[in-house]
Order: sequence, then C-alpha cells, then structure tokens
Amino acid sequence: MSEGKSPNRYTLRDVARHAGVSLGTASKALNKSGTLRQETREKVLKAANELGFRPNDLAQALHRGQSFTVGLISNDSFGRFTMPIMEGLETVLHAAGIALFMCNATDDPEREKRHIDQLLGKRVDGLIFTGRRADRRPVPGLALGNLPVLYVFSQSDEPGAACLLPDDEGGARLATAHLLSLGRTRIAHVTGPEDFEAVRLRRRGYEASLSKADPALILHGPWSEAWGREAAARLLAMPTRPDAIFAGNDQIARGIVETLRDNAISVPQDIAVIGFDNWSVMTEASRPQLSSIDMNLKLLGEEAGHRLIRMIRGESQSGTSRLPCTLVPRASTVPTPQPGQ
Amino acid sequence: MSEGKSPNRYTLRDVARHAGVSLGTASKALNKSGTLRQETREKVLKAANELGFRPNDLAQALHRGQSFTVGLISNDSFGRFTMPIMEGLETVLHAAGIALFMCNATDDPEREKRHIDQLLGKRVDGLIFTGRRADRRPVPGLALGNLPVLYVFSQSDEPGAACLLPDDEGGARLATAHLLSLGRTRIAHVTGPEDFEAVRLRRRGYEASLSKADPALILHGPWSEAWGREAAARLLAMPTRPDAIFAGNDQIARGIVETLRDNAISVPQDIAVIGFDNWSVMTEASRPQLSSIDMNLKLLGEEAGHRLIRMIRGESQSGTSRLPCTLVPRASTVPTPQPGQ
DNA sequence: TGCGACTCGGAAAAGCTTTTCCGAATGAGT
DNA sequence: ACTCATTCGGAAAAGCTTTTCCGAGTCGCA
Repeated sequence: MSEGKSPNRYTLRDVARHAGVSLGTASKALNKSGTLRQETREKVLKAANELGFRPNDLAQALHRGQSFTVGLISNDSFGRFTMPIMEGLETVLHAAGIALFMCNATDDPEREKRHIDQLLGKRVDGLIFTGRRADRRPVPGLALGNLPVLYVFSQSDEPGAACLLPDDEGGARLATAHLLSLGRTRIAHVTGPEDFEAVRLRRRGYEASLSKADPALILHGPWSEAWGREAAARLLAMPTRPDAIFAGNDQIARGIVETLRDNAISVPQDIAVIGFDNWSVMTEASRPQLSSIDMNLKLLGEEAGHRLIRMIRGESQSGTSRLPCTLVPRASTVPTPQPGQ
Repeated sequence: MSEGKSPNRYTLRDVARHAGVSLGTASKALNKSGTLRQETREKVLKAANELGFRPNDLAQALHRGQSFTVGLISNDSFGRFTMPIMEGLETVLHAAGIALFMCNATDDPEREKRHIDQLLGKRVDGLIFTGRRADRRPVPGLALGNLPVLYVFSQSDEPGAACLLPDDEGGARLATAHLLSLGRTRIAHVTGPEDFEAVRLRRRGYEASLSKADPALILHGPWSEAWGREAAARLLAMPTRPDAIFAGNDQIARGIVETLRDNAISVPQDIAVIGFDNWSVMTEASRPQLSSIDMNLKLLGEEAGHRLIRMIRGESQSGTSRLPCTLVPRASTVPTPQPGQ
C-alpha cells in the first residue's frame, strides 16, 4: 500500500491498477455509471478504500464545469454574526453536496477584493457576502458577471441585489408588544447610532407599536454598555420615569440594568428591560438575565443556503427579504426567582 | 466583449484570440516567460484586462501539482479565538501567494471530518486546526499522509504533532508579577474548570510567581461572570481578605469586580483585579476597566503562517511551541481617574 | 457452430493551463 | 544571395477525471 504516495495523492489510475481493472471501469464503478457487475464495482470500491483514494476535485471541477463550492466573504472581524449564519449555510449546502469556504476581510476593502479574486479563480459556483452590520456596502470592485451572489445580513449598493436580512422592525414590534402585554405604559427606547439602518428600523418598529410615541423617550448613542448606563441615568432623572425600556441591543440593555441596579430600582418590577440580539454573553451574565430578541441567524443562513442553491440552478433572485425574529423572554421582563439575586 | 461569457469564464484561449496571438504566446506573455517582445506582452496583457480574464486556478493547480491554498479548520463556534488567528494567518499566507479558506465544524466531529475531506479533495497544500480550547483533541479520523498540518491554539493526541500555543503559564506569571510589583501581598486566583489545560497552566504560573501560595486562595469554577461573583463573595467572607485577585479569564474577572462593587470595595485601591484574554467586550465594559493578559492571537496566526509555509516547502516541524503573552494594564490594577465612576 | 447478451478494455476526447520543442518567417548584416 | 538572430506559431504532452464508443472475449442457448 505504501508506495511513496500520500493518501490524497493516489489517482484513479492507481485505484484501477490496484483493483485490476481499466481506468474507465474504475471511474464507472465509483460513479455508479456504466454497466458493470456488482462484483466489479465492489472490487473497485475496496481498492479505493484501501488506498484512501479521494477524487481530485480540481480535475472533477474542470471536467464538470462546476466546482460545487461556495465562497462566503465576511467583514465581521469578531465572527459574532457570521458564525451562526455560516453554520446554517453549511448545513444546507452540504446536504446539496456543496462545500462552503469562508474568507474574512476584517473590514478591509483591499483584502476583500483579493478574496473575491481568489474565489473566482477557484471557480466557485456562488458567492455570499455577509458582515457585522446590515447597511449597504459598496459594490465589489470586480465584475462578477452571472455568478450567483447573495447578501446575507448585509446589503449592496447594487440595485436588484439579492439580500436576506433579519426583520429588525418586526423584532422591535415583538419587543414592544411584549412590554405592552405586560401592562407597561411608558416605554423608552435606548438605542445605537442613527447611521445604522438597523437602528432606524428598530426604532420604527418601536414607534409603530405605540399609539403615541414620546420623542423624549428615544435616546441614541454608541453600541456600548457605558451608553446604556448613561442613558438609564438620564431616564431616571426625568420628571416621569418610564416603566419599561426597549434597548437597541443587549450590550446597551445590560448597561441599563446596571444603572437601575445601582439605583436600587427593581427589574422588572419597577422597570422592565428588553434587549436585542440575544447575545448570550450579555443576556446570561446580566442581573437579572435579559429578555431579548433573537435574529435567528442560523435560520437565516439556512434560508440563504436554499436560495443560493436555487440561484446556482439557474433561478433568478433579487430584492430584499426579511426573516422574522423571535422573542426570548427572561427575568428582565418576566419576574422569576433568580438564584443569588 | 460581451460574447455570452461571464468575466470569470474566459479562457486563455479567448485571450489569445482577442490579442491575435497563439495560446502558447498568451501564456508566456502573462507568465513573463519565453522570449517575447515587450510589445507582444503588453498586447496580451491588455486583452486579458479587457476580458477580465482570470486564470482558472483549478487547471493551474492540476498542472503545477500545488494549489497554493491552505485550509483552516476551526471548532470555535463563536469565532472569538479563531478570528484574530485567521487574520494573522491570512496576512502572512497572502504575502506568499497562498489563499486561506476556513471551515467551521462547530465542535461536531462528523462535520469536521467532512471538512477535512473537502479540503483534501481540493488538494490544499496544508491544513491548520484551531479551536476554542487548547486541550488535546482526537486525531482526525482521516489519514493525512505527508500533508503539512499545524495545530494553532490547539493540540493533538498525535505524538510529535506541530503545535503553536499562547504561553498560558508565562501569561499568568506576568499577571501575578504585575500584582506583586504593585505591592500586593495576598493574591488570590479564581479560575475555570480543572479539566482545561489552560487552567492548570495559568494556575502553575501563578503559583510559581509566589514564594508561598496559599491553597485556600485558589478557587475553581465554570467560565462565567456568575462564578466570578460567587468566588469573590467567598473570598470576602474569609477571615483575611486578599488584596489582589488574578482571574483565569476576563468574564470571571468581571464577575469578581461586580461583587466587589456591590460590597463597596474599591478596585484597585482595596483589591486589585486582573483578568486573562483581553477580551474587549469584558475589559472595556467592566467598572473599572480590566487589566488583562493578551494572548496575542493575531501574532500567533502570523507565526503559524510562517511555520506552515516552511512545512509546505519541505521543512519538518514538530512539537509544541508557546508564544509569549502581553500584559495590558488598565484601571482595575492601576488607579486612574475613571469618567462616570 | 452461430448468434445474442453481457461485460470489460482501451482509446479518444474534453475541460484549462503550462511548457517544450521544432519549424517557419522576417529582418539585418555581410 | 546567404547566414544568423529574433520572434512567434503550433503541435504535443502533461496534470486528473469523466464519458462515449467500438471492439473483443466469454457464456449460454438453440
């Protein structure tokens, strides 16, 4: 067996020789084509297994004119949003016999450009762009022609680009409706920077859920716990305090909860707090644990996988779709006994 | 130009036709080989650019017997450790003309196996395994032969495997020495589960830095803020309190700081606290901000890139190397004015 | 013995790129 | 006109796999 070749260096010719059949027969046997006796097929299969033979994908792809490979390009240097998306994608693509490979541009357009270049050279069957914020991004500086391209948790300046996103507005409606269902009547919204589309959409969902939204109860600031702390302090200083706070993300929510705690305000009894993202690092460490809105990124990845497969098979896809978020109630809105609190 | 072919579908034959030269001449022109007039070269180059021609990497790799591609296999489903490593790797590999593609197995051995399979089919020139904990992992269930393999922030059951890791013990020494240099005399160590090798190494570095370590000041528990809170409460309940606490990671450190705050204990004046990982989500949100030990994962990735390139070029590498960590002092050990505190 | 069915061998071609080698064409110099 | 140097064309081969097609061999049946 050990003829100086590594397992992944054996060719089909080696398998044929080892099985005592012709090259064409070996190919037919492994590909379940042609008219061969079952005995012959099994002999070839056995030989292939003994050699640890693995077809050379490069040669296969060259011959087929299709690589069965999809490239994922992310600019999310922390991986927080990309990883669950990737997981969903990989599951669906794998079931269709397609491999998924990721390149991370770390928010560097030059690096991204060369990743695209590399993937095109590998003749990928499709490209997926994703990132750490869903706002429009510049069109890649390379012509992609008819290659199937899908933006996931991301959008493009290119008109008609196929985009898949979480429903930020719907998620905000869920959060606000949850607070309303708990009898809350004065709901504040502490959120991120106005130049994020997600911020605008979440705000819109909040506003649409209230018969009358008080602009004084809407505060914009950076995505940080520190901002959450400060914003909560401001709300507490108001003549009339809110009885609930919908935070634009979990980090802000955590900061809010900390200020409330510092001021001996009971959560959720006095003021209920709900975040967004369902980031477990935040939701679980917070005291009390945070209710949140989950963007279902893994499902988003699965849906993206299904769509890209359809595109690869020739279907046309364009425009923006948004998938629903999920409410995850925890102690910050629903009173439950908390150990150690 | 638009002859029904997408930019990445033009072949060298198309370029040659477009430039009015032969196939061989086109190849020589683009590869700066052969003896051609400069004028001819430029004509071919122009034609290639006009068509948006990109050589078919599949055919190139087949011909060269080398793909100039490296696969990164991670089981870190959050990406927290993997992303900086990947960034360092990508920078170094790119400079050597090598593409890096990542697959994320999400801690599923079956998924990992098929990722390896896919990458071997693509005839990658090397493989890198990384993860979210550095303990030994089972040998992959596939024979890799002579393929260059490197474990980064990860180890293997396979004897002699080439592994690159942060120096946990050295990092712990840095942390403890830092506390000692601040005049602290009673240093506690609150850390993670004993079945993590990193936990044992960090504990060893702590113990080695003290002339006499008190076992009662060493507490093991889960990697969580909640554990940090509880452990701090235990330490406060002791007859003699510590004047410093070295936490096994930043999450634990943050929990410690929260309990100290709840008990009106000033950090670092009364008790100094230092974490490990330098995870900005934790270090920056903590009150006060956490001093920490940075594992220099991006540098680890760069070093990994250099090593793998040497392996690909035929050098032999084996055994485990550890790269030094860096102390990052912040307000939790070094008193500075903190806005809003 | 002849015919038909089954099975396989092996040659050829294709996919794309690189490289070598030999021949042909052109221009310059003697 | 002849020779030499330069430049390029084009054929061929190689890398590995798949697929088709035709021919050969074997076996079973009439």
